[in-house]
Amino acid sequence: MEHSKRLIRSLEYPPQCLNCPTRDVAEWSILTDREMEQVESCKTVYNYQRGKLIFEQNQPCTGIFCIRAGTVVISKPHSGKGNIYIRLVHAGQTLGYRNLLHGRQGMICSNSAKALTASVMCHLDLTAISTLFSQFPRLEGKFQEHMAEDLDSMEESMVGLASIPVRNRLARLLVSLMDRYATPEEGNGAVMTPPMTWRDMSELLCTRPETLTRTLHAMETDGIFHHKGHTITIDDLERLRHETIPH
Amino acid sequence: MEHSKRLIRSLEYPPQCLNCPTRDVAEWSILTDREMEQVESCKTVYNYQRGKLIFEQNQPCTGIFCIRAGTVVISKPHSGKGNIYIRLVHAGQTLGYRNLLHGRQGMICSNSAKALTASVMCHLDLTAISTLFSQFPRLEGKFQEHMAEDLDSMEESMVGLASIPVRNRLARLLVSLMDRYATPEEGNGAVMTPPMTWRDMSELLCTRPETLTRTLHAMETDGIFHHKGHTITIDDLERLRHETIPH
DNA sequence: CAGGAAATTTGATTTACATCATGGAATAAA
DNA sequence: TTTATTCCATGATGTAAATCAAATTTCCTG
Repeated sequence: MEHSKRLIRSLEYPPQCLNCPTRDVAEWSILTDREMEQVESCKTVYNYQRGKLIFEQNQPCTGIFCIRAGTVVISKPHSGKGNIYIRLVHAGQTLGYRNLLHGRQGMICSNSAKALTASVMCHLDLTAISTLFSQFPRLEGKFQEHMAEDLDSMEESMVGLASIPVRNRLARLLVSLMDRYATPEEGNGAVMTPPMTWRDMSELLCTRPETLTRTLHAMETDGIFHHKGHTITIDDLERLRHETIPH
Repeated sequence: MEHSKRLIRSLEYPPQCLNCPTRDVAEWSILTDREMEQVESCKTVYNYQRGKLIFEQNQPCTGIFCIRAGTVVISKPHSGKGNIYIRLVHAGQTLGYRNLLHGRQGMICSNSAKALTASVMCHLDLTAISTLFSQFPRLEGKFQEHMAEDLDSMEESMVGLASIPVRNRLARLLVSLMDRYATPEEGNGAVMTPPMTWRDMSELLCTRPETLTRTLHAMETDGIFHHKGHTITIDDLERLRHETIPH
């Protein structure tokens, strides 16, 4: 993933919260620059290589993580061996906050998180984050709202998994990745290198790598896009969007 | 469903919150009897017949509902026609609260709710519930915790749907219904009449009625239980629990 | 209680996807 | 570089569950 390595090298060290992509979005945006300095002072920065576990289901929760750079997947073990990929978390987003809103006995992770690409994560430990929550109640409120949206989109993926075939689910995944990782091309086209392997994508789609390969091939034959390595070239985004719903 | 009709007839009218099965559990238990009187005074009681819609996705949200009696299913429309059943909500539980924790523009239902059996529902409108929330912040906190648990179990069903076959999913559904609706028998057995049709159950399992029939038949042949109409008789609960995981 | 609408059962058939097997390509490590 | 993993591609085959088609039963309504 030389893409990520480049990204990481280009970061200032240590990364400043005020320059973080997280700064403008969602939860942290409600804090003033001055208040962010407090966050800055109690964070720790970690690097994770591709494939490394960030936290693991049923292990004690150590706090929350903001993704400065990289892409992370949330997964759950499935009876027998292996994991099911639940959803992606992208640079600028925060993960692990749900454990804090749980009100459960201990402080146990309800799922696992793994770096899909080399990632830079800012960590706030339990005392830091609970101080922030009591100091800025709106911050906790924002995370609560985020959780409600997570639940919505969880239900959406459930509906998708239960009711539409792999080909359409793949189209949806690609569309959602485009918004974040594609560079537009002339006309209505775009080029994208998703921040993960095809195998990772197949797990996200809850299918097998072989099926993904074949589905990619079929869509390529139908002229929806074509791919070489991990890079996809789409001629007409509308065409792809059309594949989003079964017809 | 003469079961539900009997239940409803046996209720005092109007139902008193202090006698509600909800009283001891979860959210409302943090209020004192005196505080509950306030809730009592601003609630409205509605009856829903079997199959009636309680609220509908994308329609304005009118407040929250506590189920005094009956069983409700949360569903989402699926591209094309029909709905996917997402999860059950039982007597004593509260539904529709997520819309309040959302922090979205309007106040729009993120899914639909339908009465699976004749149900008695207590309704608190938006002003009532937001007054309660500001008066008793711990109440909102409790709902937040509930939402975190909903998200956990949502992820669990996702894993189940993605990784285990119908037979095991059915066993899981039956086990969870047993906890609530079965009457124990001699030895390790039990008898249960689930509060819904087999068709409803097949939708909950994200499968077709024909498949459910056949799976029931197969499990019956294997001596896990036997059924007549909507009534299931299980000889050995351990046997059923064993079917819960693929082997 | 009669008639009609749903729900349930059973059988025959199809299908999307998983599984198994194997060779080649790419990436990482030595 | 060379070697070793892991990833990707492609063919052959198996299978759980969907779909289609009816017959039968249960439930609901007038």
